[in-house]
Amino acid sequence: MEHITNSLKFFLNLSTAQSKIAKRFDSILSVHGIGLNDFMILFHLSGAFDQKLRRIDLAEKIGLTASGVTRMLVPMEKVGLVAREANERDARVSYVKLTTSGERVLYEAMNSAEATSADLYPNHEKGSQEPFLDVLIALGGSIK
Amino acid sequence: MEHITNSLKFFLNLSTAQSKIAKRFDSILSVHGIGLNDFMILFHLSGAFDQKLRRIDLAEKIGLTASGVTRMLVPMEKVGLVAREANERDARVSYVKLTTSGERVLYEAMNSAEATSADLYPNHEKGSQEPFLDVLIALGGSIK
DNA sequence: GAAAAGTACTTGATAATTCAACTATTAGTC
DNA sequence: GACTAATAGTTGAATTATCAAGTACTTTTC
Repeated sequence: MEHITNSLKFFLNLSTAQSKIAKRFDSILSVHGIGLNDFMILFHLSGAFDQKLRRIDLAEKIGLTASGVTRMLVPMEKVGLVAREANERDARVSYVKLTTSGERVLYEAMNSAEATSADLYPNHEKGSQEPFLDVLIALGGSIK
Repeated sequence: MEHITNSLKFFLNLSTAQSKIAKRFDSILSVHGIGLNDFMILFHLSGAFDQKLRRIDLAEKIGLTASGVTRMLVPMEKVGLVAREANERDARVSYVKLTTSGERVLYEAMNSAEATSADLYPNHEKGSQEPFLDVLIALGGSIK
C-alpha cells in the first residue's frame, strides 16, 4: 500500500462515497421522475431571484459543464419542470425558469431527499456537520 | 429557498464538489494515460493481498457496478496495466491482478495525485482531516 | 467604430456508466 | 444428490456526460 497522505485518502474516499450516495438518491428520487442532478437544478432555481438562473450559473452550481446542462434541460423542459426565458439585455443568455409544476415536484421530492439524507448521514450530533460544510464549500459546493 | 437540513446540504455540496474534484484529477492524471477511476483500481490492487482482487470487490471499493468495472478493465488489460487470473476454487471469479507495468504507472501517477490533493485540500492543519475520513468511510469509502 | 477578444450556449462525436437480462458456477436445503 | 437460491461476471441497449468545435452575441481596445 505504501505511503498515502490523508488528503489523498480524503479525495479517494470522497469519490467512492459520492458514487454510492448518488445511486441511493437517484433510486429514491426516481419515484418522482427525476435524478439527483435534476433535483439540484430545481433546488437551485427555487432559491434564485425570480426563480431563474442562467445555464452557465446552473452548471457551476451543480458541477457540470455547460454542455451537460444544455442536455439535461431538454427533457426537463419537455416535461414542463422548467421553461426557457430570454434575457432582454443580453441575447446570448437564456434563463432557465422554475415552473409551477417544477416547484410542486421539487416540494414532493424534497421530502424524499430529506429522508434519504437523514438516513445516510452517519453522525447526528447537533452541529457536527458544520465544519464539513465549510470544507465542501471550499471544494466547490455552493449551498450555505 | 425554504427549509433544508444540514445533512441534505452536506450531500448536495458533496455531489457538486466531487464533480469538480474528479475533473481536476482526471485532467492531471491524463498525463499518465489514466483517469481517476483507473487510478483507484491500481491503488486498491497495490494494497491487496497478492496484488489481486475480484472484480466485484473492486466494484465495491470504487463505488461502481460490476458492469462498470468489467467495462473499465477491458482497455486496462489491453494496455497491460492489469491481467486476468482465474481462481482455482471457484470458476465464477476471475481476479484482476496488478502487473509490473501497472505498478510503475501507479507509482508515477501517485506523485501527480498527491500533488493535486495537497493543492486542492483547503485546510492543512495537522490532523484536521481525520474526522472527515471517518465520515467518508461511514458513507462507503474504504481507505483507512 | 471596426477589429479582436471574450462570453453564453449548442451540437456532433465519443466516452463512461447504468440497468436489466443472461450465462455459468457454487452453495444451501430437504 | 437433485432442486432452489445465491453469487460472479458479461453483454445489449440506453442514459449521462464530456470535449472540441461552431454560432451568435457583447465587451474591450485602439
